[in-house]
Amino acid sequence: MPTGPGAKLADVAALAGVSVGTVSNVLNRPDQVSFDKRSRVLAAIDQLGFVRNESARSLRSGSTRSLGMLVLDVRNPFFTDVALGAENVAEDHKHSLILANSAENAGREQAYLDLFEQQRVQGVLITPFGNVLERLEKMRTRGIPSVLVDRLASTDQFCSVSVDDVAGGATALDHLVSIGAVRPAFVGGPFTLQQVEDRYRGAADAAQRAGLPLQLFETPDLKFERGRQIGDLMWNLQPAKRPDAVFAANDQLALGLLQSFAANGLRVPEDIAIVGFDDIDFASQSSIPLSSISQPRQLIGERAAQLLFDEIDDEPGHVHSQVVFTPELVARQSTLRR
Amino acid sequence: MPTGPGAKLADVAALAGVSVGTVSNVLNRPDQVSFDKRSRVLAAIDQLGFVRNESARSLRSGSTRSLGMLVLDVRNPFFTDVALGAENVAEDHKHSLILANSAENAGREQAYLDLFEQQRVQGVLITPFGNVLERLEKMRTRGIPSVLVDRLASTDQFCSVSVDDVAGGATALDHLVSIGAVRPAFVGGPFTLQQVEDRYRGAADAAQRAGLPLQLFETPDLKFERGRQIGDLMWNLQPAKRPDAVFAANDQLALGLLQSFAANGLRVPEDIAIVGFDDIDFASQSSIPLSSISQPRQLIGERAAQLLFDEIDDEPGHVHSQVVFTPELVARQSTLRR
DNA sequence: GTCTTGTTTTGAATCGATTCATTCAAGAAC
DNA sequence: GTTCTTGAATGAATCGATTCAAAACAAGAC
Repeated sequence: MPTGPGAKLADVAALAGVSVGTVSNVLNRPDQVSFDKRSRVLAAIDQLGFVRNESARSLRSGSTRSLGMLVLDVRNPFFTDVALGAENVAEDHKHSLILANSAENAGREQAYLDLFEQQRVQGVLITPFGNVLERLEKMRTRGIPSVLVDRLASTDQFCSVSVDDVAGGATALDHLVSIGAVRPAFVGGPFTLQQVEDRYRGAADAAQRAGLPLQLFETPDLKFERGRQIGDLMWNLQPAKRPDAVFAANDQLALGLLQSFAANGLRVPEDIAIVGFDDIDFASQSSIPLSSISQPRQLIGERAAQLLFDEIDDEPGHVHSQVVFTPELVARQSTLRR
Repeated sequence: MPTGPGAKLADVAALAGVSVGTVSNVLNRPDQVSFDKRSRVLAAIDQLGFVRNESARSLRSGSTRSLGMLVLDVRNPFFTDVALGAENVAEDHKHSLILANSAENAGREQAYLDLFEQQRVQGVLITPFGNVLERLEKMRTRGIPSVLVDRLASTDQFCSVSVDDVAGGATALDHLVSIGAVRPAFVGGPFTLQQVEDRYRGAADAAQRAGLPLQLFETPDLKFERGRQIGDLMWNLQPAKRPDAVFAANDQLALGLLQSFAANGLRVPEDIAIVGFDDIDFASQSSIPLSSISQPRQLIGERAAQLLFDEIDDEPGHVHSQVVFTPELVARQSTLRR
């Protein structure tokens, strides 16, 4: 009687004196098994330390009880929060979430999609980086649907969950105007990123409505270091030309600006007000708490997972939908009215 | 001739006019197949859009090409960095890493270990939360070895990769003394956390060697908010009794102190110097860049994964080893010599 | 032309859980 | 006492890739 390593369902059946079918039923439909057989099986499972082989299970049953999630950067708290939301929903459906990191690398992105296909995940949550929409459509015809996360689907071929960046940008600029800004500026780039483009557009429109010009400081990326550089650059401007309020395309940039201003003796918000975007934890934890535009990160993950299960569970009747959240302002000290 | 959804290996074989064995060989031992058959098979795979079924593969071969990793908190950048290091090594070995989040919850921890066993992962990287060492030993006897991460194994039953927190604490305090601190303090807790205990002990020993008392501010956890509270509390002390240098058990606390001091008008480092622990990205990105004790996070993940593969590949000959890294000081503005 | 040796190719057996058509048992109905 | 009904239990067939012993083939050696 084999024990410990490699006890299989048949061994359990033998020990409990029942058939393999009954053991399988105890595992999957316990209420269809009489009390005494069920307890005998359970005892045998316990005694042998039996653990069901998931590969065999899913080979036979054809379903894997797992989702794949592919994000641009696991180190970015935004994505871990989104993933957390998705994982909670997956757990409710007794699925597990395989989290993978494309690291903004088209090759890795493809490799992980390969993996997901091989593993026969039930569905995929993805923030696309490369040109994968065509492949995703093909995957759906093979029975693996997907939902776009943090990306508005341009076709109606997919469900998507995203955030209205244009509205967010407008909110940020309206706020700066409301606290008395007269020389607002936008910091961010590159404009090939849809999100940067949208946030800028929202802000520019709002500035126009307020009858103010919007200075633009374009950056090649959204990292902290760029913010510091732009901050130093602003410091070197004549005070009359220097912006009195800045909207940064994300919090990293905003924190860079803040550090630069602190080092140079510019006071925030008295000399320059700052509002960021994303509302990462560290926005509120900065020496001068940073105002920011907040996205419902966990909710984004939850909704995305729900839409995915919708399609998994009701494939023929499913209608694709685009969920767009409106981000909200969280005002803190960095934009205190002067 | 079935196409697209559900093309299986036998279909490929039929289309290419070879046996299933040959197709399998093309997939797994391509150099043992003649050129023309190989290219015919490859063409057929392409034409049918065949994707190998990983469940079937691992059921038959008995191995899964995947590792499980269980961390205390995916939202903590420390763990995502460690995971990144581990993933890189896993990728070199053509394995994938399943990252799971116990969220400091013993129930979830057990549930994920269940999952790992069912999935027959080849090995587990874990920062234990609950009482799981016994279970991990049992799993090893069943062929699933594990390595402890960020935890020194107390027995020689496991490999482990950790950091010398006592040395880190001593380094922090030596540094404060070297810049002229005479009333140093330690902020952190609870002392049931081994790491807090160790960091404090290292600092206390160092203070004693320097002939200085070490004030202790104990906290119930290591969160930002606590740091702010302790900061406010220090502000209310008489200046002569107030610490002139603080070692915080982690960077979150340190950032909390910093925010409180900034709000109350205490100057850092002139009035109070601060050194944190972990050197998270935001330590350097604070308005006043924060000195910190830095751990080689990615390296920790890499070494842990290497040790794990060592045991997987050479199970009988494997000798458990404890790798202990010594953390390093990164001095920044918050501890500038006065 | 036969024998060796080495390289390719073949295909039936296999991994372990699930499925489902079938058998069995026990009580209900007549 | 016989037939029905219903719920429980059975076990052979199945999922799809891998394995490996055996067969087929090729290339040299003599």
